[in-house]
Amino acid sequence: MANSAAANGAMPPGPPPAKPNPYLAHLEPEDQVASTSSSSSSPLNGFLPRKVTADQVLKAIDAPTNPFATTSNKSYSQRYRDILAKRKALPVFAQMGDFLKKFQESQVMVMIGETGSGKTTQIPQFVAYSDLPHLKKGPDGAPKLIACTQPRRVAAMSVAKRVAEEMDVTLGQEVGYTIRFEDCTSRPHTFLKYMTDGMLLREAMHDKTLSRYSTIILDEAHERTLATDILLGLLKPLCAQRPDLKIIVMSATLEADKFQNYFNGAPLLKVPGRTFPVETFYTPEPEPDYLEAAIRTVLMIHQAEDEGDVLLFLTGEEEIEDACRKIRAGADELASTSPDLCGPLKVVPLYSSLPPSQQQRIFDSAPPRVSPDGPPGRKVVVSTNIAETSLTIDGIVYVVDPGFSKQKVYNPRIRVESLLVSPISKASAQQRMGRAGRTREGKCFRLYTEKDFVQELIESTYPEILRSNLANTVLELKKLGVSNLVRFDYLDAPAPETIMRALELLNYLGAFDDNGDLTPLGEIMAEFPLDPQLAKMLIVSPEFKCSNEILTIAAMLSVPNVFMRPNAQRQQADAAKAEFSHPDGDHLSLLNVYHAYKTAGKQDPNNWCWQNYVSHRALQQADNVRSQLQRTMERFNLDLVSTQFEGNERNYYDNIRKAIACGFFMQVAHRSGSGKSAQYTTLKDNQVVALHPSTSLDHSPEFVLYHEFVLTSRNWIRTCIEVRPEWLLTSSPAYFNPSSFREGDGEVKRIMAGIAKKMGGGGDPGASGRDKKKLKRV
DNA sequence: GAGCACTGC
Repeated sequence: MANSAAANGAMPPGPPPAKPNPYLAHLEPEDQVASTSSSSSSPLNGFLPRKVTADQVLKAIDAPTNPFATTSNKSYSQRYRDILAKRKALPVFAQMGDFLKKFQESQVMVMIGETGSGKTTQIPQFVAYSDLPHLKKGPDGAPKLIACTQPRRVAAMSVAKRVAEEMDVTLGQEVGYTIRFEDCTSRPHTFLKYMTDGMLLREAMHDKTLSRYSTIILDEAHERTLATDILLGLLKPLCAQRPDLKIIVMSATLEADKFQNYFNGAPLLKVPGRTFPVETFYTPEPEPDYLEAAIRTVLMIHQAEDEGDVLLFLTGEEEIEDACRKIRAGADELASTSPDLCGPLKVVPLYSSLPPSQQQRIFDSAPPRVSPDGPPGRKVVVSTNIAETSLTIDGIVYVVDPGFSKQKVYNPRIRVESLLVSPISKASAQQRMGRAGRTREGKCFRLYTEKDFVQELIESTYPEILRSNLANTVLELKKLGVSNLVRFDYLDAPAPETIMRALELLNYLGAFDDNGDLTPLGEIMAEFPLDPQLAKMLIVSPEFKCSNEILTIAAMLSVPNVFMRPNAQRQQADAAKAEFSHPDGDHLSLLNVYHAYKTAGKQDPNNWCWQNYVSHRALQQADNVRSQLQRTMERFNLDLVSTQFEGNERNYYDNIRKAIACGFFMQVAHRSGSGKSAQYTTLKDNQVVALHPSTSLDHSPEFVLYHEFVLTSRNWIRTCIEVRPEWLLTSSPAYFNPSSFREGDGEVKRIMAGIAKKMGGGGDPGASGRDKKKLKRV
């Protein structure tokens, strides 16, 4: 049947191809039939997979019936036609022919398009017409899929919704999305799927050739998230293995040639954007105090510039709240001294930890004029980087850019990630500037000199892979079957020391053997959406009869801080927090909060959270994470158990702390001195640290296990519990082997040696039991 | 006695 279909006129007009089409060679026979056989009046009549022309597509989109509808109405709706008119006006639409040609001619292509080009919504649809994934069969017999990855969940959801509308199909059927906690797709109907990049990476763990996909589109690749970078490295060798797979890398303008070179000269398609011009101003001299300069600039705009809202970029919550107060004060003064010049000013802060209801305020309209002929009101949004990519505010005409943001940096020497206020990149500055030109012509005030912009700012922000602790990534890569982590073809290779640090940690945790291969424990650890330390403590927790509790603690440690502390009510908030405090440490306090939320707070969670100064949002997230982790536990037959509590509280809590120690024995500090002169030094790394003031520990224990090392005004250790050295020793005899200590660790070394002698080799469950030899270079 | 840029699994 297949052959007859090709023979009976399905070929497009023109001479037949001289050589066999390599893209058709692999296809199931019915693929070529389906495009013509099901109905001779199908709009896809005559379409040959990946040989489709723009003329054919343009005809099909104007046809009366929807060739992609399997569960939805087959006749196009009026709404489809309304939206279609707008789609046709998008810059990318004019280049459909170019696109289809390049898509057909090469396995990998790079697309660059500015904001407003329509690439995210249109390109996957163009691919659908050319690829005809719904007519191919994947390994499971269901149709193949086109994947389009996004760095953020909201984007995946909202774009999928939009495209489902554009294609006149039901969201979750033919077109869907997959993000953590929500799979809005349905086999066998879904053939176009938007998803987070991290989600595709997870899928690759179980299907290393990504066999379900016919085309993979990596959108927003210029953002260089960890997941995108790893996906790039996986897809590159996969090309040879799967000649039928097509890859499209979509990016903003910068670094297109980097992607092209990476894929051995992949062709490039450039799509113009559709934004308004933005005039840029620089300061003639460097500003000594960017915060002061920023506030001054905002107030000057308010006095001197035409109607239009302002967006000011600052680095963090505290700075933003401070600036908001000062701008309000300045505006009040202006309004009273020159009411004929300055209208009312509404100042709105924006950062991610703000509750959604307050985030919504950025979409409020500017305040009205005080009198009909008075000066217009204006809105000022003072925001972190969240307004650079994640959130778009329409109506912004003026952008004030001091040129800084908080950026994550990783120091592999002391294994610490920290946030550092750093100069932004040129790409970032351009992105900020663009925020002024979304609705009409705008202005961008850069609070640095043009010379600094040209000479000092780096081209683009360093990719995340160069700024992160890679313990998780290295575990994932191994699980993905990458045997040699150093030779992996990274777009930007991380520092060897960072990889060594990750390997070292994973080896001590028992995830890797001494050959650097994944152990059975490591295989399971990789399945958990958690840092390796958390995964390890969860996996060993049944042996300590506390997996129910560790599930809660792991979930609580995976969500933002649940304790709220509004500036005006610090004392009440601290008092509320004290009710949950456990004297042995913060992990146990977190357990208390969650338990109280699920029991006392069950009736009226909103109100209960409010009364207790805890974040309902964070607790709901913790609940979500906990269920997901529980499902993973069940999948691996890890028992969900608790230690008897009544009359046995000591053991109940000790077991929990022992399990935590099995994951976090490398994050322990030892006290020297006592009373007021007590201070802590981290084991092995010998960093001087202090207990974070937020801790619920009511004393200064000799050994403290910490979850986080926070580098701010001092070296703080945050979220701490007391541990006993014998637990540490049993959780990793190798790590605490006396010979592994350095000079200057005399006291800790002596303690550990003493305990080792006393215990004479036996140990608690959960200890890896391996003696660590030399860590092999991988 | 202080802080949490932003994502993602």
